[in-house]
Amino acid sequence: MIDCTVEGIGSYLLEHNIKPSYPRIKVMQILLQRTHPTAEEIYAQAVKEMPTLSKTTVYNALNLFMEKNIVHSIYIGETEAKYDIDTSIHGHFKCECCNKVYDFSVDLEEQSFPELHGFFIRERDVYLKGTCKACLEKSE
Amino acid sequence: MIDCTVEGIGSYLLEHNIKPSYPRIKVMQILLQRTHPTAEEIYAQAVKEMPTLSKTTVYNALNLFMEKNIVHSIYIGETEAKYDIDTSIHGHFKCECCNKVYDFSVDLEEQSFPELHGFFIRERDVYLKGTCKACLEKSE
DNA sequence: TTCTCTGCAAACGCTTTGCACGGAT
DNA sequence: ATCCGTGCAAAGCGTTTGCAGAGAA
Repeated sequence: MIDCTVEGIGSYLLEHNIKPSYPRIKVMQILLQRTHPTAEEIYAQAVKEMPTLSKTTVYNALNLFMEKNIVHSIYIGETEAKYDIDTSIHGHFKCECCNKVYDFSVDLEEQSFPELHGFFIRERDVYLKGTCKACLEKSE
Repeated sequence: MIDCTVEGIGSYLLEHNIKPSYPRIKVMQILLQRTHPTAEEIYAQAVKEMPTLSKTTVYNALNLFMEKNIVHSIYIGETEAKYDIDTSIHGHFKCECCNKVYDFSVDLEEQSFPELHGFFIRERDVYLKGTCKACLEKSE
């Protein structure tokens, strides 16, 4: 787990060869405290504390983080990207009723894909959609 | 398997409560003969035989097919949607080298998702990315 | 100085929307 | 007469690009 302070995030970024500028630290901090926010959400929150911040800078930071493999983008339902600091393999479930996105673990390693024999698999994404328990109980 | 003639597609559309207009039949025909084409590709091919066809009509048809659940959109890599007549559960592998998208079967039913106990799952998508066998062999 | 980061404005690409025309019922 | 499908043009939206200025090394 990453230390959420400015210093903690700063050294975390340095470890990954990213110069810890203030906007980058802020973006990273928001990624840590929210679960898969959109660029818009990150911008909206960060701009409160950095009035001159531009959306371009948020995108710059996010794209840099993805290059360095410390952030992952997810596309579920909308065309708008969500960003996830958890780069381990896990699935995303989107409730079509409340729009909440849930994480869950999947073991795709276990599955063999005979059709993909000899392929090199770098990235795995599992997206499920449906209705979450809370919404199902509400509508009863 | 659907009969690829104009009549065959026409009755298939009727079965799904879709009025079989000529543009719709043409779009469906292209979906049947290509594997997950983009809207652009469908338009480019269809316009050859229907010079007055507009892209809007292609989108109208595709969106209608998706509403009626006979076509599925897939988003892998690009923001551009690909469309798939195969609505059964299967995975998509995108080769980052040649950009080809391969289908493969997955058995997600078998997997239990303890975190999603009590959830209703309507749709399942598995996206893998990496390098396909052909590209790996080429680069050796 | 040189290199990098920031941030405005504009461009981009895919998709949707508004709206009017034409054909079917 | 009403309804539905088509297709043009324009708008929409998230994201990227061009570029100039500020700041760090």
